[in-house]
Amino acid sequence: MAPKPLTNPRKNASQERSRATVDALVDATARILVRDGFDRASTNRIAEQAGVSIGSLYQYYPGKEALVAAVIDRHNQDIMQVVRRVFAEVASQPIETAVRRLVAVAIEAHRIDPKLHRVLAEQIPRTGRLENVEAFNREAHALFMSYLESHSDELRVADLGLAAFVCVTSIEALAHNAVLHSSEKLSNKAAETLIDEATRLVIGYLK
Amino acid sequence: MAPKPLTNPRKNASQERSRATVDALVDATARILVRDGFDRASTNRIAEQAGVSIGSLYQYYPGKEALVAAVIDRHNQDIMQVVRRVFAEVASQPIETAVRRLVAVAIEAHRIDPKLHRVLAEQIPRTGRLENVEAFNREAHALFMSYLESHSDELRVADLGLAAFVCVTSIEALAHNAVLHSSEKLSNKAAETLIDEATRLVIGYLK
DNA sequence: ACATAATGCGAGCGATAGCTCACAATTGTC
DNA sequence: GACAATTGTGAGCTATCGCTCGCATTATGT
Repeated sequence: MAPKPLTNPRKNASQERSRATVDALVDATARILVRDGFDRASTNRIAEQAGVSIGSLYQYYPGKEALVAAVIDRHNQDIMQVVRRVFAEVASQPIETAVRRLVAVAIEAHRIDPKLHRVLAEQIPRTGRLENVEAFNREAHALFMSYLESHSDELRVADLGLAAFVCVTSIEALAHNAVLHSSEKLSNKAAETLIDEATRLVIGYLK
Repeated sequence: MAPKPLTNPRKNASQERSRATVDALVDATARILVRDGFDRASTNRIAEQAGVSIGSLYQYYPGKEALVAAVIDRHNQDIMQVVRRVFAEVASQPIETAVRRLVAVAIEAHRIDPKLHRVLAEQIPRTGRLENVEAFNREAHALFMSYLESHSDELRVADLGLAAFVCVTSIEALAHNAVLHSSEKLSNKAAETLIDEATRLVIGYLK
């Protein structure tokens, strides 16, 4: 088994100037990931692209993995913000409308910076700081489960945790495959019918 | 975008001796992937592990990507063999029993050489010879759809292709996540209930 | 203003990667 | 047994990688 690559920032930038440096590094990492792919993203190249010396890079990040982890975190937070908001909106709605809205947002979420999303999904070895992605999944799972709990009277499922797993996994996979396989450009009409189908799938399962 | 890494073998081994060399290389690649991970699998290391000189390696494969592609092909063929057999078994059965059997085999399939499966799923950049994996998905998709076609009277679905996409995607994702997340060791009882749930999900959707 | 801390720099080190090429050994053919 | 084709060898080239370290520059506190 491969030993852990360190993924935590080394020091927390305190002054204005250094925060700009850190941002530039993360931005550059994202740009290079999209433009050149994961393999070609070396620390030297990232520093150059960021207009920052390689020495400075290593002041803040112990290596490439850490930079990539930072990019992933930022992307996941962008997504989770949307997702959390929708869960709040939907909390008191009946499952038909709620599920439909959640499916829609799952597709939306996969369309935030799709090029970056694709690289992260396809090229990043899920190793080391995989934990971030897992945290992401756990939160989605938890949010869905707490929705189910507060609507348990409307549905006939024994194990809510299991049900949440089944629903979240299916919805995520459908959105993921649809967006990534359908030549990057899921027509709105196709997206609409996909939402119909996924909603029917999940609703049929829940009640 | 990253330029294509070549993934086709360079020449086809014709004599007995050379076929043994090629096999040793693919075996060694699989062993190293499992033991050391994708990053540490260099052509030099693979050749050494195979007991073959680096020169010979480059006679048959243009690089690491090609060797990994060969490993993936072999693994996918192992899986598809099982899957095809089950589709044949199930062809004339009603959807209740058929779906249940198919879900079960999806989980089984994910348990063929699970260590290798995990590495392939988590660490291999889906780049270049992604086509192989897609061919795999397309076949599963086609098999499922042709089953649906010959049982279309039993179910109420308009677009069979879409239905196949929804079912295959969901089943695959559920099996995948269950096997990879549940600490490598999905208890038989847990597997049983997962099969129940997935079956209910799909059946509910199809009719 | 000066001292001290924080931040930024980049030449360059050692390691390892991918890969070639001139050559040796083995196998097939007659 | 002779000759060609096939197959196998591995030293070693170049390129790039990750990363350090001594020093320069800029900010902060008093």
